[in-house]
Amino acid sequence: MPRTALTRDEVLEAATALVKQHGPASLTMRKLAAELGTAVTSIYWHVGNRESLLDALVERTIEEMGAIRPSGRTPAARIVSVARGLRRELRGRPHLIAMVHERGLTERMFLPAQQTLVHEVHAAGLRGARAAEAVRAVQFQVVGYVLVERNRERAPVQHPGEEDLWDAESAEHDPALARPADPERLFVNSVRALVDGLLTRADRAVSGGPYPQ
Amino acid sequence: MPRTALTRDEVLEAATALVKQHGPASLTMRKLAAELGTAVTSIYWHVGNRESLLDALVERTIEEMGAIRPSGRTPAARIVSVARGLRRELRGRPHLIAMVHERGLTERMFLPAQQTLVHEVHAAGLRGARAAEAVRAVQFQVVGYVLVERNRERAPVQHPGEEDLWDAESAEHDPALARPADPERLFVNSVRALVDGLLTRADRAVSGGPYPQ
DNA sequence: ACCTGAACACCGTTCAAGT
DNA sequence: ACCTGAACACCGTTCAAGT
Repeated sequence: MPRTALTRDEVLEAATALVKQHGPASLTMRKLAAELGTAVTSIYWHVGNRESLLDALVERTIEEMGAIRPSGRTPAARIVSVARGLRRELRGRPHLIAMVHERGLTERMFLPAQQTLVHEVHAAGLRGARAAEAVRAVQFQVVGYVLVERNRERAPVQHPGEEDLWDAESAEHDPALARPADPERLFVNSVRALVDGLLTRADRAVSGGPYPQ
Repeated sequence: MPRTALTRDEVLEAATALVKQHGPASLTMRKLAAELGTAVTSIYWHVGNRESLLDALVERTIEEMGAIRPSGRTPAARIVSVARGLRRELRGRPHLIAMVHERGLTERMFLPAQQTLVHEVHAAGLRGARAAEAVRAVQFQVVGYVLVERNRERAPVQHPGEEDLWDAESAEHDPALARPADPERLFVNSVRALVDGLLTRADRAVSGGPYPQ
């Protein structure tokens, strides 16, 4: 006695719900089938296998995010605002981050900010390879930051020996080095520093920079 | 007929070998037992369970890395050299990156560069919260970069629609935006930009910076 | 203290068979 | 075209039992 015909969309919907509850590891084909009231094997007919199911979920979530809109007046400020926007969107979908990592689809997370970054980087006066590199730099920065951030949130116990290490440097120890380090603040300051560096670097570009080695 | 007594170290050694071959997903308690010529359950006596086994492997690998030594003359150049060194060490241990992510121990990868970064950031004239933030910024930058880099290497097929997106921005399209983007070059330039930004930011610090919002 | 086999409760996937 | 149950080849972990 089959229920109303099972659709691919229905499968994706139920899978999304499972992943949102306890992460992608808890998404098993058998639990999904139970949730849908079908045989496990029906799912295979609609979505192939577990891997392509996860891929489809990633694609869905990325599309659902839409493009990120800049705000602010200076080019630097606008680029920073896009970085903040992307981080906010990604952090609002923690399951996405986990799925993406399980499937090796990291660069999908670049997409929502890509067009805007290209535009803003051009507006800031960068062109060609330098513009492309600036866009990539910001994308890596934001996505990398979110990956690290999420991963350490998952295991909140450790944050190991931080104060020990500061203390080991006893000669130059500094009480203000204490710790917690507001991650929002750290993020914004890092992005600002990066963007400043990328844009001012543009000025003195051709002559090859002050770094040896 | 038990073989020569099984030791915890022997277990860790064999586990490391398995992980190095095909990544942490291929490390199963049963394969490990087969490799060691013991019953699966013996392993549990020595290392607890699979999770604590992975934790032990992470710890081992981090210790094996040792501290990262700076080179270069200016403070900025020395910080950049530490970032490059940390990336090189981490990339030399791809299995570590995967294990760390599976176990949520990201911040362990900060450690090999921590003391050196504290020292160099102080040498660059930063103090207190500003110094701590600079260290964190570089650690997040390097580890985040490596996570993204490794993850996209795992699934080399896609790198999706990059040129499409550049083209969509047709008005400001730029042939040099083409693509491959040497990851080594991107990394070094990003870190330089970040470090420049962090250090020059120090000068104009107190007055609150040019960014609204 | 250390090791064992049997058993439990899971997995993803395939396949021949149904309608 | 869509769905099914049975079966295969795996998992991690527990536990009572051995030495």
